[in-house]
Amino acid sequence: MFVTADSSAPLPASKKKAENTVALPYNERTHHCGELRGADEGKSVLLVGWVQTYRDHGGMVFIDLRDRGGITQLFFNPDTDPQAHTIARSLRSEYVIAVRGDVRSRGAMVNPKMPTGEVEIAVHEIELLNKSETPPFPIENEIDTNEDLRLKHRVLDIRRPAVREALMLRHKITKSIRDYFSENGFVDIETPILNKSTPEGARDYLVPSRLHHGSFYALPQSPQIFKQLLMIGGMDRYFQIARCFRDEDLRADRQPEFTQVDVEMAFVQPEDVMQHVERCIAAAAKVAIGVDVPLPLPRISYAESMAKYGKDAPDMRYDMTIKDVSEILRKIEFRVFAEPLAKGGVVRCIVVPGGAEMTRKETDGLTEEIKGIGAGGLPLVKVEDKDGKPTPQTGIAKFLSDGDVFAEICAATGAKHGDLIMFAADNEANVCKYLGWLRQEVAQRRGMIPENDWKFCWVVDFPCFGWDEEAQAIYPMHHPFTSPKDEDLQYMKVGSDDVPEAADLLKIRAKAYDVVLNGIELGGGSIRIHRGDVQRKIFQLLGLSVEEAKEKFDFLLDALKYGAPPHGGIALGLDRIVMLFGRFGSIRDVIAFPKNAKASCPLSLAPGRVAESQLKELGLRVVTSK
RNA sequence: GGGGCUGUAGCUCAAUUGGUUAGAGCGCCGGCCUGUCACGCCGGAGGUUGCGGGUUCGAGUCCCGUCAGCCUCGCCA
Repeated sequence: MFVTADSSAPLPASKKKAENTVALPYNERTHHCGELRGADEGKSVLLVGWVQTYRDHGGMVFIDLRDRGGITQLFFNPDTDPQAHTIARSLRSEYVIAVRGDVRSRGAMVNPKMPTGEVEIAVHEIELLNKSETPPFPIENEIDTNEDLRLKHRVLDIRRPAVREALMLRHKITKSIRDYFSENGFVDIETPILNKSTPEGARDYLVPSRLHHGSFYALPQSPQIFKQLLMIGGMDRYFQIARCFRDEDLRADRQPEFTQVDVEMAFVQPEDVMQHVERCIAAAAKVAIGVDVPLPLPRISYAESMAKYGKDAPDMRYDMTIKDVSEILRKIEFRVFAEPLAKGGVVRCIVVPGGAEMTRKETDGLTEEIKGIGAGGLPLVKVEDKDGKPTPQTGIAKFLSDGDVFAEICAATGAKHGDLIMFAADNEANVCKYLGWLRQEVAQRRGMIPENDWKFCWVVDFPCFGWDEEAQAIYPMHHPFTSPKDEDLQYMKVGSDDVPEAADLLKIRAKAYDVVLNGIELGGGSIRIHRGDVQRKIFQLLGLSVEEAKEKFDFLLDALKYGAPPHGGIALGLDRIVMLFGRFGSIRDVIAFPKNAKASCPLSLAPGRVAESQLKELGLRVVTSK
């Protein structure tokens, strides 16, 4: 029902109620619903919005009116404004209305729970702009509803303040980032969405070509090569808020399309990129969460991060770091430790402060879960002080009770009475994986992670290559354009066709850097290879033949011939930054229209089938369908 | 591809070992109510227990299959 004042045609009887309403110029609203205060008393205002709730007292009616800015209480008095009151009685949740009235003090009836609680609007005129069906869930912050249902009705979900604020936070952060780079000489340049597939990394999303049957574009996994071409093209400093696409399985912090803050600079060393990025992040943190991030951010080497935190994205909000006890435990005969040590592995542990109080149920639960990620079990022991001497209790205590072994362990790890020591023994990579997981899990379960703490850091000195135990071969830790450190180039035998020893290759460190917040990687970057000979050597080491490299990256190799400057950059996960700053549990919470875990859009139901004629035009035929 | 959890009214949940007509709160609809803001009071409607099959005198409950959602491992250079 859309009521206007100037309807010249006679209204049907059913609309008689509304006949007397006056059309309000809703485009001339004076305020948003969150801004009126006691000081505005006496003002005549025009508000528009949605009906949050209605409280009909038979006589007077209260309506909470909501828009993007907040909520204001409307007051309808049957004695002074009978027409408006009549309409107010018919309003329901989510009806869209415009009202004109006077701001007045609520006197003694102030509601301290709402920002606008000092005032209400005595409504004189109202226009019903649109009705609404009953929403499937209440438009409130504290709702306990399936995310699935919320996403199907995302329109209503977005009306909830929490979702609205997430999108506004995202805007603030994005704007702050754009401002920073714009003010520092970076040029915002768009790169292509329709690209050539380069099947090295993640799976590509493919787009069939109509003009070239059998050929496909790929959506970008990142603008990586194009930003390098921009540097070689002399643009010097570039940034882009770029959408990227990866056709891999999803997680709480992974979507098939996500947004990356993409940055590249020419004539720089790692420090130059890192300084700009940390200043940018600090500015965004100030705007988004009001926190002053001390700069420069701490730097930690990849090797130290793996040794102390078991992962390349350390969470430094709590201690409980990993300690190596291989040498001490080499002295005892305990098969669980001895076998891995004999094979060149390590034994490491974490000390859980006060962990002796953990119940059998708790530790059994951890044991089951750590088995789930591949560990054989979870050897543990409690520390008890007996006559001034640390004594092992329960668990693997009987294997540690000879001589001074346990005292040595406690001295080396700082374990004391009432603590619990948890061990892992395996090859180094697995021990890192198990204890890295365990450290985080125990900290979470025991409430050891302080809230309101923001621990940023840079992880640097990544190795160029990792060692794949199963394949017994090296694999690249980063994309193949990452530059090795100048002093490590010697190990690569650039300019010769010889393949260096794997042991040598594993020594090579990259000019790469990741920025981490509270144990989550916000982004990573590197100085790129600007020498054609080095780039070709890397392709060779990764097992790409000259022909393959030429086929896939010819345009990059070609560009490297024409005076490529030293250059490097970074890519930051914008969704993750907003998720962390806003304390959300999933990046779906900070994306307006996210996909679900099966990469479908619950709202539009994408992906969907297409007409046979469309397939024919593209030269495609569907062979199987599920 | 593997593992785990979940699916009952519009929403959130309950329903003894398999046993009468599947209940509650919120929401919704109708009535009453002039200072509420979780308004209150009275009354009412609302169900293919995700779907299909099986066992049984009898299935929301047990079995098999299937679909959907979430988490996770693999994967994500």
